[in-house]
Amino acid sequence: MSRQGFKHQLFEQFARIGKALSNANRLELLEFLAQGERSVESLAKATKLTVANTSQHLQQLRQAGLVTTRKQGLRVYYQLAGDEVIQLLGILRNVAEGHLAEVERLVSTYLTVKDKLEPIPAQELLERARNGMVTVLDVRPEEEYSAGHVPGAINVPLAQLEKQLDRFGDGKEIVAYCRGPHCILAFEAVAKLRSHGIKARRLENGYPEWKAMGLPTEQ
Amino acid sequence: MSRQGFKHQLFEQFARIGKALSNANRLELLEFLAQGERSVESLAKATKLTVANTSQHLQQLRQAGLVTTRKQGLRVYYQLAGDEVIQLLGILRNVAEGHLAEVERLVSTYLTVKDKLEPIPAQELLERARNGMVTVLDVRPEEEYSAGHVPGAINVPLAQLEKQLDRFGDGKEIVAYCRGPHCILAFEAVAKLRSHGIKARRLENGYPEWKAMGLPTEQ
DNA sequence: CAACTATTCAAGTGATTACTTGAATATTAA
DNA sequence: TTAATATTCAAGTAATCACTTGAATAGTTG
Repeated sequence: MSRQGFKHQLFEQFARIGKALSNANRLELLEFLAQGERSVESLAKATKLTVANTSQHLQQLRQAGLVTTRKQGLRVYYQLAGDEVIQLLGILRNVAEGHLAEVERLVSTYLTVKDKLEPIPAQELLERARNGMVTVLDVRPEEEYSAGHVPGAINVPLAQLEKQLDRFGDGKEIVAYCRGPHCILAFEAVAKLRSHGIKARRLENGYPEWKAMGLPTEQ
Repeated sequence: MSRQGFKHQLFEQFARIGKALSNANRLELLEFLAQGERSVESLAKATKLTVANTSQHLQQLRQAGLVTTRKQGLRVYYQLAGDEVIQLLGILRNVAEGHLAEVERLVSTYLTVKDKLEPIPAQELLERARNGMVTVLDVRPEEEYSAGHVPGAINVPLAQLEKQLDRFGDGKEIVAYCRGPHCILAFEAVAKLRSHGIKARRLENGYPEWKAMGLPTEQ
């Protein structure tokens, strides 16, 4: 085959990955998978898609090499094919933030308090947590927490935060995190804690980024 | 709007970028643009697409925030929106290489000598070039060379290499580069030089990656 | 001004996509 | 074995996509 042929075929392969990333539902599935492996049914529930539709999207992701599967009993568990996929999603986000005006508008509309919540970088949190200076709070659903979390983090899903406020009365600063830099759960948790006079900030990114940076995790 | 609404709208925006990356012709356009800014007509010629078709693809890339335009006289010049876009393309390549069997097959079919051509990392080339230990050879078309190249590199497009072999008789090692890690021009140049007994290697990546790494360039 | 050129726009065609619905497959439990 | 369950497959529909063709637009040049 010709030189042109090789180049074009190569681009055609790269485009398969682009295609996989070209649908909002598939991106949402990838975000859930970035938290840890999950079954089709559980993903369907999380994304509110039908099971058949979810299955089809997942198969496309698999064909694009972004996820792998493992069958156990009746269930098929999907997981990301590697940490490069998290990097890929991160830079996709990054480019979108930098060059799509609509993203800026959305973020500033929904996350107005973004700057005020003083995000703390991952490295800094790691040191402070080691010194026992902060309480790390994971506000994702329990399912995602138990698939892996920041060492020592306690899990209080956002919905239960109000009821369990008494767990944070010791004056230590709280650092909350969730699924990623745009995940609102952490924003809302920090806002809620502060409204009760508890000192709180949020982690700059989420759990997948933490893991992809090679920082220690716990299960 | 609801929490769900925000998340979904955000993913819809990210998906716009995925859509832009979902077509082989658009990816090829991006690769050309990674060499430097170019007019619609010149891109149409390079990709062998019709002008109207090229224009439409470029507009899609612009709407996805990946390229920007500048009008000068009759011509509209397109260029990448930023270095993050090169990063994005790089990691797309990376994921494809790591997880798509078809890419591996293509690369090993066409670039069989890949390992034997001993790629040299960018940092190492920079040092050796500064010490005058190597001759840097840019085998891209003159148009791309003149939009920016590695400092001190000489430009001999592949087609003219045979005729100009006498320029490389001084015993210095040659390091050839072109558009990117999979660009065959540099592979073929190294193979040709070696077949004439000239010591030659290739740069690990291409010019866009060099530039994106923040290494010095020249115009 | 008119003639020329690069780019964009608009309309049409066949192919592909996302989603739904209902059936098929494979595994486990009774 | 049968019944139950998670997932996948297959077929159909409306929407979107890539590309072509020919016309419209906006600059430049004589």
